[in-house]
Amino acid sequence: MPATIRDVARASGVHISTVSRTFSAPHLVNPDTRSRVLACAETLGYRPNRAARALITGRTHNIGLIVADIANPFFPPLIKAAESQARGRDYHIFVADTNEDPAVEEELVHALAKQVDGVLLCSPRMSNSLIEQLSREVPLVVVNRQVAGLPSVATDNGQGARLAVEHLLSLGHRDLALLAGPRGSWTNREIRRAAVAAARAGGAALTVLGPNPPTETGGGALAEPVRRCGATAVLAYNDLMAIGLIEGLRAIGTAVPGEVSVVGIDDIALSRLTRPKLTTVATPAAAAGRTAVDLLLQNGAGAGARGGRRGGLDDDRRATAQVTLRTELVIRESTGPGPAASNA
Amino acid sequence: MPATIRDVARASGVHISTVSRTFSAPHLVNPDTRSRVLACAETLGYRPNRAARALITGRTHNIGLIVADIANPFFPPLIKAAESQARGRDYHIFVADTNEDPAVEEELVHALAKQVDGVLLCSPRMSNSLIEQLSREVPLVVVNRQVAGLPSVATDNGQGARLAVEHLLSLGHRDLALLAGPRGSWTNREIRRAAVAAARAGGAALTVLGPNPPTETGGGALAEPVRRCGATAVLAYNDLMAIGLIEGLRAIGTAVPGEVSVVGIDDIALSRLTRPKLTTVATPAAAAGRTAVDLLLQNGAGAGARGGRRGGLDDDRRATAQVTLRTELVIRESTGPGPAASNA
DNA sequence: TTGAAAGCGCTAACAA
DNA sequence: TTGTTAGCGCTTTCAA
Repeated sequence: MPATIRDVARASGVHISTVSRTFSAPHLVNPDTRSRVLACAETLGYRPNRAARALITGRTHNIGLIVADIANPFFPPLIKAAESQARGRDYHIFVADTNEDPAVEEELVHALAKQVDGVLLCSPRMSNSLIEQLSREVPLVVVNRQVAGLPSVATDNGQGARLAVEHLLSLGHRDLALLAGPRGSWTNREIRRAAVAAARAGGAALTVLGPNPPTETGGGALAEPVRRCGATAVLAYNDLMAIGLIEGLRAIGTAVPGEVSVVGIDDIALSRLTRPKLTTVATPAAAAGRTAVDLLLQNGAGAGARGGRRGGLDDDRRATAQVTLRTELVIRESTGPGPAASNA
Repeated sequence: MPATIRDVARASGVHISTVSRTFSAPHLVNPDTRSRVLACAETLGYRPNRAARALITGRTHNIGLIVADIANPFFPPLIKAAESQARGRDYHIFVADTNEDPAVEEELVHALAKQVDGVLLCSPRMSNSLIEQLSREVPLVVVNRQVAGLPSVATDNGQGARLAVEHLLSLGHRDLALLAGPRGSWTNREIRRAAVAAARAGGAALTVLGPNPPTETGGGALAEPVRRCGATAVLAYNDLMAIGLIEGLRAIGTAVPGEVSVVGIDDIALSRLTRPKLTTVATPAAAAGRTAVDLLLQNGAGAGARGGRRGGLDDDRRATAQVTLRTELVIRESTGPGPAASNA
């Protein structure tokens, strides 16, 4: 049976409130008393019960992190970074996986709301209005999406898509295809808009294929459509789809980058390990995870209030930083000269 | 400000204890009253505060999950499965990453202990005695390791290693190398023992290289040593190392499987996507995650007790199932005939 | 079937 | 600097 504050109080001959202070406001207690209490606590293996503490302070020191799919290699580095950042600030992270299901997303926010000081909503598929509504229940930071009035951090995949298309154009490609991602993905819209604009600016044609599941299988299924549409270069919603596409292309005897160039987005570890190595847009996932945690904590998620509302600021004054993280083109082996290469 | 049990009681004109019963023991309350309370709760958006509940019941409905490295692709499917299984049983999962550091492991168990009903310790690097000691603080299920007296679930990587070596022998290889994993890894010892035994039984030589970090880089660094030791076939501690080794081998102009055959362990998604596709031993990570959760919950982690000790059973009677999950050889492209192929 | 009361482990006024 | 007291939101005897 774990030691409680009372056990420590008894052992060190002080009142429980003194023990409490020793841990939550050490400067308010006499150094001698403090060290005695600390010694007893040590002996008894006492650690304050955070849940009990949370009941009063309103701060659980927990953060919820909701992702569409833990197994999608884009997320683990983000989760890892968030977890590490949180731990450095004495917070723990609840991780939950929605299986790309918006209904599960909503349910999880509700379920987590009371146990956490805030939730990091990664690549949510919900509607904006639902997200706004949920944000009244618990402080939210949205990752890889922007919602008016809410703090967010997003990698600039639109800018990345532009980089990718410009790279393709400079290689002499004039017939491009875009493998769209899942419906409801904000990032997907950003990529699409930027890719279309960049293609038009370069005088190239761009066919949009999709929406598709953001997986290797999703990409693989598009090999035929890609050939049919006559594109010589393809930008995929993410690396997984790009890699799936390359596989699919190989299966139908199409050489990459010989006949078709392929660019992904994310720069997951995997993209360095396939043949050909994937040309891709590196998105700073770890930085996004760290930033999201910081944003949440800055926004007063940790403020608490005795019987008061969550968060430290009024709704109006609550900071709603919308951080955008730059991306970077990483040229590897999956892109090569296009038909108009001599123009380049 | 979220609604509390008192708000609901006031709105529905009953005592808070009736509201409490409506949620925790519905059969004890009059159907009419129950539906009225439920309706009010719905309107107010009331949800019981689990932390407050845990204070009394001793059951937090949370589970801790500690892994060495979230970014290691072996873990996400395990985490995902555990999370899903837990959610189905109305539990949430805290995920924490130790960065392969035993000291962090210990600290995390302490930190999580009060907030969870049990901890899933995945591939721990701690000593057995420390694990046993920690298990007195909070119910533990050990994953991919066996500790006397503690429930555990492990994929049978020893059996897998035997399968792999036998496969290599049958291909005519007589000079084998084993890329060992990290120091402190129980799995590593199992693999080593089984590989050594299988090689000896087959009359083949086996050189053990390591210990090494269980990463792509760790494997890549071993390309030279592998060539120097004259092995024509290599078994790696995990797929990541196998893939790194293949990369490294390619960099020094060695063909796989032409000159050297390589087998991994785990069958991570990646192993299907590299060139050549990796021959490997599939370990049922998702099943391990699910089983670990079940084991924890069965062992009375969820039992709680008013003022009593954690867990539902006495120490003596506490079930200590040691589940072992069979593995399976998946032959792909990274293994081929060895010098003694004609003998096979 | 419901209400009253005690209390889980802890913090936060307030008083001494 | 320390102790006293009230109470966070909830469950659980016990009595009605």
